[in-house]
Order: sequence, then structure tokens, then C-alpha cells
Amino acid sequence: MTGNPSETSAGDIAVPGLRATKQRAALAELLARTGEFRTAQQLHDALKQNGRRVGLTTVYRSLQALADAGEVDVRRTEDGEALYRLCTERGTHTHHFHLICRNCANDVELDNPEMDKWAHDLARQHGYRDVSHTIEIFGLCAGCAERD
Amino acid sequence: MTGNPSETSAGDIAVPGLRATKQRAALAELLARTGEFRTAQQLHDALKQNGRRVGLTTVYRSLQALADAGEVDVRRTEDGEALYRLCTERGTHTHHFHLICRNCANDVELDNPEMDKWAHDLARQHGYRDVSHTIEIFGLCAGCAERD
DNA sequence: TTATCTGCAAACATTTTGCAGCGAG
DNA sequence: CTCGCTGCAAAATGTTTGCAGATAA
Repeated sequence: MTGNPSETSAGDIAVPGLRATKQRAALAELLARTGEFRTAQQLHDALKQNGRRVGLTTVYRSLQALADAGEVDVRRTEDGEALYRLCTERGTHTHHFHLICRNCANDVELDNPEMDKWAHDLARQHGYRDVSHTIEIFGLCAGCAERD
Repeated sequence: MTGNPSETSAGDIAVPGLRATKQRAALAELLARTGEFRTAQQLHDALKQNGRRVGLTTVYRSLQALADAGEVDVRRTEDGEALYRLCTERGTHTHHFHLICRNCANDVELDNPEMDKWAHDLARQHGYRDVSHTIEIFGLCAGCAERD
């Protein structure tokens, strides 16, 4: 699974204003392959295990840049650690719902432009500008609810 | 306003298994008076300004104890800081919006049953049960946007 | 009295920053 | 060649812990 690192950038992410470096390519590939929320340190460890030599600092900085560019989603653990995952709908600066199972941590990412707009308008009604929103719905997913 | 600290416990919170100390009483009173999400440090500062001498450590430990006891709600800032607020009513399963200024941390609490219902339905459409949701909209409040 | 609580200082964990050198464009 | 990117080490931040003395029960 981890045995054949090719030079070709598989899940490459081109962000205008960011240089294409090996490190970021490796990170992007990893993010694409993972698809789930991981801490910066987990990603860093994974890169190390894949033989990729990327500094933790660079992981942090790249994740931040990618988050700014709207390419990755950021979420927080209950104790405040940042979790990163490749945004399923990239490029769009829309923010999505997260439907998170509180048992298995499974995360469904939804997109509801209407609700999106609503949240936006509501914020502006109250004088808020430069608005972003986070909508997290916690519950038991079908699988876990059954197993209960 | 702050000049006459009486010995009587105004917003006292009695938690079985926890001793009633002046420090915790002061914190509880402050929480009751505040009613909004604050960081531990903000609470600590407020206590200091009220002439209450309570160590930061104690603030943290008390908040943790109160949170464990279900008396206090914990939330996280966008950058991972913990925010605490007196739990309004346990049992009510109402969830509100939080319109949070990412600069001054001001928090407008809204209630929009329609959006509430929407979120709920959406979750159930995806097979989620025992649903609760958190809707946080971050932005710059009018005041901070002006000051920019 | 005695077990818990307090508060200081020091430890911690995560994330950020300074700076010298590397490397993409 | 140049300027941004990298990575180490060191700093900054928010939070937790060890321990000696204070205090509620």
C-alpha cells in the first residue's frame, strides 16, 4: 500500500500563489488518500512512515495555506486539537455541514446552499461581516444506532 | 456594583462531592452574572477586577469540575481555546445559533426554530439518530469591522 | 482532625516564529 | 538569480500537574 511512491503527483493540488513543492505534493497525496480528519502530527507521522521527509513545521504551514485556500477543512477535537481533511468540494469557498457520528466519528459532508445562504444573511442582519460558518450535527449514524 | 461582596451565595451551585469554597462561589456567581461563553482567562481576569483573588489554576480546575458535573457548557473557539458558560437548562434540547465575533469573541445567541428543524430533518434523512447540532457562525461583528 | 482545595511554579502539548540555507520559477 | 519554501530550534500559548500549606466539614 505504501510501497510504490511515484514521482507523479497523484492528488496534486494547485493553488495559485503557492509554489509546487515536493513536500506539499506529498501532503496533498496523503490527504487525498486518507479522506478523513487527522491531526497535523498524525499526518506528519504518516509522511515519515511513507519515507517522506517533511518537517512538522512545514506540515503545519502547508495545512494552514491549504485551509486558507479552501482546499482543506479544519475541525477541532474535543480537547482543542486541530483536525484536517481534504475538502470534498474544493475550490468553492462554501462551507458545509458536517454530520458526525458521535460513536464512530464517521463524518458525512453535506452541502446545502440554501441553508448556507440563510446563515450568511442572518449573520449580516446582525452586522457581522467576513462571515464563515460551521455547522456540525452530531448524532448516531445508522450503523451505530442499529448496533445499539 | 462590585463593592459589596456579601457572604451569601448568590448564584451558588451545589455539586455533590465538591466542597463549597469562596473561590468556586465567586466563579459561580460570575458565571451566573455573565451568561455567555468566556475563556478561563477572561473569567480569571474578571474575578481579579471584582477584587476576588482566585488563582488561574483554580479557575481551570473549578470549570472542569463544573463541566464534569454538567453545570457548565464547554465550547471551543476557532483556534481551540475553551469557552465556558453556565448551562442554561439541562433537559431542554433546544439548540441555538452562535454568532461569534472572531475578533472580540462577542457571542450573539440566536434562536431559529426553522433552521433548527431543517438541520434535524437533514440529519435524519441520512440515517442519523439522537441528533444534536451545533451551529456556529464566525465573523467580524459590526464594531470590530468598523475598527478595521 | 483530615481529606480536599488552593495557588504558585514548573511541566506539557500544540502551534507559531526566527533565521540560514535550499530550490522552484 | 531571486524570492518563497523548508526545517531546525526556540518561543508562545493555553492548559495541566506536583507539592506544600490553607481550609471546609
